[in-house]
This record gives sequence, structure tokens and C-alpha cells, in this order.
Amino acid sequence: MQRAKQQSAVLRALGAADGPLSARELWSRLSGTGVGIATVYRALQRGVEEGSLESVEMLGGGVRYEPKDRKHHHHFLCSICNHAFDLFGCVEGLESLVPDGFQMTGHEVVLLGTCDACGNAA
Amino acid sequence: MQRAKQQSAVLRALGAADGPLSARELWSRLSGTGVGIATVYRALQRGVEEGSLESVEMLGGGVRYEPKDRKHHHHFLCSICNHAFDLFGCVEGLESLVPDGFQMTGHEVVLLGTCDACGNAA
DNA sequence: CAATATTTGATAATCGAGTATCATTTCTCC
DNA sequence: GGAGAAATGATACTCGATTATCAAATATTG
Repeated sequence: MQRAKQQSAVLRALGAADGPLSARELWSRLSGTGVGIATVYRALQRGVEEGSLESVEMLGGGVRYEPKDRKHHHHFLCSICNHAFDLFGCVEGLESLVPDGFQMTGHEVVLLGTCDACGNAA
Repeated sequence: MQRAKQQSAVLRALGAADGPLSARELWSRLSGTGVGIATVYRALQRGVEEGSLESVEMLGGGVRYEPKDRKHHHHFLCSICNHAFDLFGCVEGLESLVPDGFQMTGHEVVLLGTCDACGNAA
């Protein structure tokens, strides 16, 4: 059996997600496998250190993680299930918002609303 | 002397700011007035309850507050001083990002970088 | 002014996220 | 297989943000 088997499982679960996950979300997706919350944090921490993961701060509370190899993208946050979904594409006109003298090095866009599943369930 | 004098001072300080402030930021701007941190939280809580304030979650950690009467706007977060500045204007093309079946009810845009003061100090 | 209600500041208590610890299990390497 | 290193899960602990508590100060009302 390979090394760090559980941590691999954690990273695989994160890679399979359709958006960034918090440590708790990730842990709940691994329930049944016996993986402890500490191992989830260890895997995330190591992933960030090694550069394969990236942490994303987002409204809705807390830090979420996602694989760093994804293209530039943004997120849709469902106000009902509180899950963050990856979006594709970006927006225009950001530069025009920057005040004089400010240097923009990046940006975040979060769309808010209800996802397909929650919208239909309501 | 009028009622809730200190809470008024808190709300006035928030109204004078150039962006949303956290409870701590607000408190530090009132240092010297003897206002306690508890009163800051009380004023913020009451403001939100009464509808004059709105809480904004933002990367950079924690919740910030701003007067609710401001027009639709977004924020610029300085990665050095960690202060959030109000921006004016908005962006185009958000609708095209929404996946099928999702309902968008709002959006947040945060520009990241360095503000005028921090950029010049560097 | 007296009686009562509200506000205030200090600080204790609470809460959740994340981290540290440690005994046990599992690998790796020979 | 055996020794040592790394990984694991349970859980105690830390840390910061927010809330609750309470006695003192301040307003209001008559």
C-alpha cells in the first residue's frame, strides 16, 4: 500500500468536486471511510505547501480549497445549500473601477443565488 | 445629553469611512473616546436590526459593516493594509456566467491589490 | 429631586476553526 | 520478519471573534 493513503483520498475527493470545499465539507464527503478531521487538515496543509492546492476565501464563511491547476474562474455561491460551484469565463470592465493610484493585481467575482438542485427543490 | 450617545458616535464614524469596517477597525478609530468594544458591537447589531446598516462578508477575514443607503458598489481590498475601499460602478457580462438552471440574485466583486498609500510607501 | 429605565465599559463566557499531542497502526527498507 | 520512519484518528488545546453579564453612570419622566 502506498504512503499517505488517507491524504491521497482527501485530495482525490477534492479534485472530484465541482467547486472549492471547506475542510468540513471535504470531511463530510469522506464520512464512512474513517478519515479523521485532522487528516483532512493535514492533507490540505500539505497540498498548499507543495503547491498543488490553493485556498480560497469566500463569503459564506471560512476558507475553501481547490486544485491549483484549474484555469482562471469564479464561483457561484448557493444561498440555500451554501455550496460553491465553479464557473467558467470572466467579466469585462474591471480596470475601469480601479481608483487612481491603486494597483490591481487580481480580482474575485462571486455570483449569489440558488443552484439548480435547490431551486427545483423549493 | 441625548440617549445612546456612544452608539451614535460609532455609527457616525462608520458613516465617515471610505469603505466597510470591521468591529475592530471601527473600534480603533474611536480609540481615545473611551468607547468600549462591547458598545461598538451593540451599535452595529442595532444598526443592522433597524435596517440602517448592512454587513458585508469579504475575503481578508471577518465581517465588515457599511451604511445601507449607499448605491450599488463593490470594493477594493488592499493586500498590505487590509483595508477595504468603496468603488463606484459595476461590471458587464455577469449573466453569461450563470449555469443553466441556476438563479442569480446578486453578485460581489472584489478587486485585489495595493491602495494608493501603500503603493507609494513601498 | 426622586424613581425608573437605558446605556456604558470591563471582563467573563461562549463558540467554532484550526492546531498540537500522543499512542497506535502502517509503510519502507533492509 | 524486524527496526525505524511516517501516517493516522481521537481528542485536548489554542486563539480570536462575538456575546452575555453586571455594577456603575447617565437619561428620562414627573
